[in-house]
Amino acid sequence: MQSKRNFSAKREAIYDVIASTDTHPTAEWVYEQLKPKLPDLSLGTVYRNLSVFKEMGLAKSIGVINGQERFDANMTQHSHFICQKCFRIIDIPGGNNFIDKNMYALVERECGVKIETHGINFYGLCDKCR
Amino acid sequence: MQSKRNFSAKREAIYDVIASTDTHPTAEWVYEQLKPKLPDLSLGTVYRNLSVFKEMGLAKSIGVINGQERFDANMTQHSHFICQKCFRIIDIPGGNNFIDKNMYALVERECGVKIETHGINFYGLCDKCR
DNA sequence: CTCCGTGCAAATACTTTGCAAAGCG
DNA sequence: CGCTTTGCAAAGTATTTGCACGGAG
Repeated sequence: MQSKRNFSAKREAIYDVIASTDTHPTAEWVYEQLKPKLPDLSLGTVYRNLSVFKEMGLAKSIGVINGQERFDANMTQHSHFICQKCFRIIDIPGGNNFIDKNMYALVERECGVKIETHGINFYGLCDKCR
Repeated sequence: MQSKRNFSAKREAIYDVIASTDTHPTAEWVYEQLKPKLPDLSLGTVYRNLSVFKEMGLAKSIGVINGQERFDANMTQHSHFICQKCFRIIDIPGGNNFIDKNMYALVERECGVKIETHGINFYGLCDKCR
C-alpha cells in the first residue's frame, strides 16, 4: 500500500514522526518511537530514510549535538536555542530576522564566497535546567 | 622542562599549533602537523589536550563538520563561513555584530531560557570551490 | 615519593554500507 | 519482471578511556 506521498509505509511513518515533533530528534529517538508499532523496523532504515529526507529537502540536520545528529522537518527559517546541560533544542521562530540578505551580500563581498544559507544558534540553560 | 604557561612540552606544542592557524583544525590535523617533530606523540594525547583547552577556555569547538570536530583557539567573538564542498571554515570578523545583548534579552524573555553565548554560521561555496 | 602527562591499545558510540530477501506496481 | 526498500550484521570513522610507565619537583 502506498501513502499519499508515494512513500513506503515505513518511510511515511518515519517522516510522520519527525514532522509531528519539535524535539529535533536523533535517529535513535525516531527508532524508539516507532519500534513498538513497527517491531521489525531497523535502525539502519531510519538512518537511510533520514538521509533521503535531507536530499529531498524535507528535513535538515541541525548538527551534531552531544555526539548525535539532530534532525528537523521544520523547513521554515528559524533559529535554535540549545541547552548546554540537557541538550534540548528549542525553536526561536523570529530568529531568522536577525540576518537578512543584505548581510549575505556584505559577507560575500568581504570574503569572496557565495552564501546559500545560514544558521544562528543560541547556547545556555533552558527553563528546566537553570 | 616546563614552558612559559606551565604546560608540558607536548601540551604547549599542541596549543601553539591551534593558536597559530586560522584553519579551524581537526584533532587529526593537529596530530599530523606535530608528528614529524614529535614522533612519539599519540593521537589520544591530542584529543585529551584539546579537551583540556576547552575546559580552560583557551579553545572552543566550532562543531562537527563532515564528521570531525573542528577547534578554534581564537576566542574573540566572530562568525564562520563553512564551505559545503571542501569544508573549509573562514572567519567572519564582524559577524558578532549581527546579534547584540538586547537580542539575548528578547529571546530569553520569549523562551524562558538563559543565554550564555551564540554562534552564527554561513554556509555556501568558498572562493576556491564556486 | 607523588602527581601529572603520556603511549598504546582496547573500547565505545554513532553512522554507513553490503547483501540477500521482500515489497510493490 | 524490474526497481525500490528493508533487515541484519559487519564495517567504518571518530573519539574516549584504562592502565602502566616516565619525567619533574
